Amino acid sequence: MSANQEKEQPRRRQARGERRIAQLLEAAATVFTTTGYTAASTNAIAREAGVSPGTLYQFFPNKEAIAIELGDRLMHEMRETYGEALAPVDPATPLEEAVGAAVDRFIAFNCEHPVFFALMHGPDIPGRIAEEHDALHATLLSRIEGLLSSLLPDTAPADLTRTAHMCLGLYKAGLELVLAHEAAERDAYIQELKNALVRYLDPLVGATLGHHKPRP
Amino acid sequence: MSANQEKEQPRRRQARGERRIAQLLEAAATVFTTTGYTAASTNAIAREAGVSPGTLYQFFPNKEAIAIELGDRLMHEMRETYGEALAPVDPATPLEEAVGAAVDRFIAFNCEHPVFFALMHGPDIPGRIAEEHDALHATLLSRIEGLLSSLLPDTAPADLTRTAHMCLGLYKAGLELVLAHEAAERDAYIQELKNALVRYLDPLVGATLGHHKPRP
DNA sequence: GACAAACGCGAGCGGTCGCTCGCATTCTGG
DNA sequence: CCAGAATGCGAGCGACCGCTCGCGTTTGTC
Repeated sequence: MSANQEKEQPRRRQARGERRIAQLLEAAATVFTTTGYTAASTNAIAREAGVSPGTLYQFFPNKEAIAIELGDRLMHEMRETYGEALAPVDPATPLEEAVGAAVDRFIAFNCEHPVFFALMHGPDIPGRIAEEHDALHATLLSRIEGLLSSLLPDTAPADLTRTAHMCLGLYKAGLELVLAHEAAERDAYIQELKNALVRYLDPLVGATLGHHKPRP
Repeated sequence: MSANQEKEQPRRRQARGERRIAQLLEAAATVFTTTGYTAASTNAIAREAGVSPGTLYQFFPNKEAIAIELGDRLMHEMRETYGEALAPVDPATPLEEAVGAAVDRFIAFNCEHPVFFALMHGPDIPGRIAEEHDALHATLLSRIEGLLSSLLPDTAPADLTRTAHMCLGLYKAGLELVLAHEAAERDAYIQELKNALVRYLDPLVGATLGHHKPRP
């Protein structure tokens, strides 16, 4: 067996090539968003990008790699934009504000990159992308769990995990509704999502800290 | 029963045929559940049922018809079992009880027929099934809206619709988590789903009726 | 038992899709 | 300026899928 140099061969790219890659990824995002990953054909992506199938395969070894690269770039942008957003666990900020800020940021990201939702929610997605999705999912869950554990110090870990799962599930449900509407109606759904999350969590932190506001 | 001939074909079936149909639908349910509708191949369904592809097409004109028939039977069973379940709008029953009962019934149905979730949530499903899904969706929404309007008489219709959408979305999110777990953990998620729904709705009916229980 | 209809089979047809290959064109380093 | 790498093309290959067809078997009816 010879040295395996297929791993990270420093393939020399020209500026033209980088442009093509960006163009192809953009086209792929469009096609994936409208038809989903499996139903999207590589020929359709190439057509959308205005190039031939052969050109597409000049830059991507296979269909999965397109989605992988797209996912990687989205992930990178997400980390860049919101990496520090979920980190601060200020126990002084009211729950409503903390939830509202987090929801606003993530909703904004998903609205700006609708393909993210398509890639992460497809029931048909192959191995590597599913791994990425699971990794992100796990990251988000542990982040949420961390936030919750500082709000609910005396709660069993199993309950904490379950609550985190519920929060993420509730967020996903709200996201779907938000993406399905526009303008004012969309904003109203964002508010409702915040309401649902806050009301779900409020009794927990209320019971723990004993300093929630009574109903007027 | 009268002669229930469809549009054109007074096809006479033998008992053997009816058995095959049931057998094929069961196999289809299995395959659809595990791989989703689009990824499921008719050959795989026939193999799962232990018959040849030709036999499958003796009873179904095409792949879509299999899913349609499966959907119809599920829908029928659902109406039979829960047709009257969501109807009674007893304003005297506490919100917690009403939500709990409704959730229990629908969760039970979805746990018993996991293919229902697969068929109704596939992002790849063709025309007729999507229509059925939309019809069911609309039916559930109007039912929920009806229940809500009796609880929240002085609420704008748009807000009512939005709240109904949120309830259904929250339920779907919870259902996904419930189906992903088993035994005790599943029960715990069912309880959390009920909590989320009740806490989301409680402030609304509390504000309207002014007779909610204060926190201990 | 005779006959037709319903049932059952599985090789294979037409079509699509992911992907390749041979060859032409454009860029870049020396 | 030119050798060679990078880019671009598109017909077409192999695999798979939905579905068909011809033919043999079983079943119901008289």
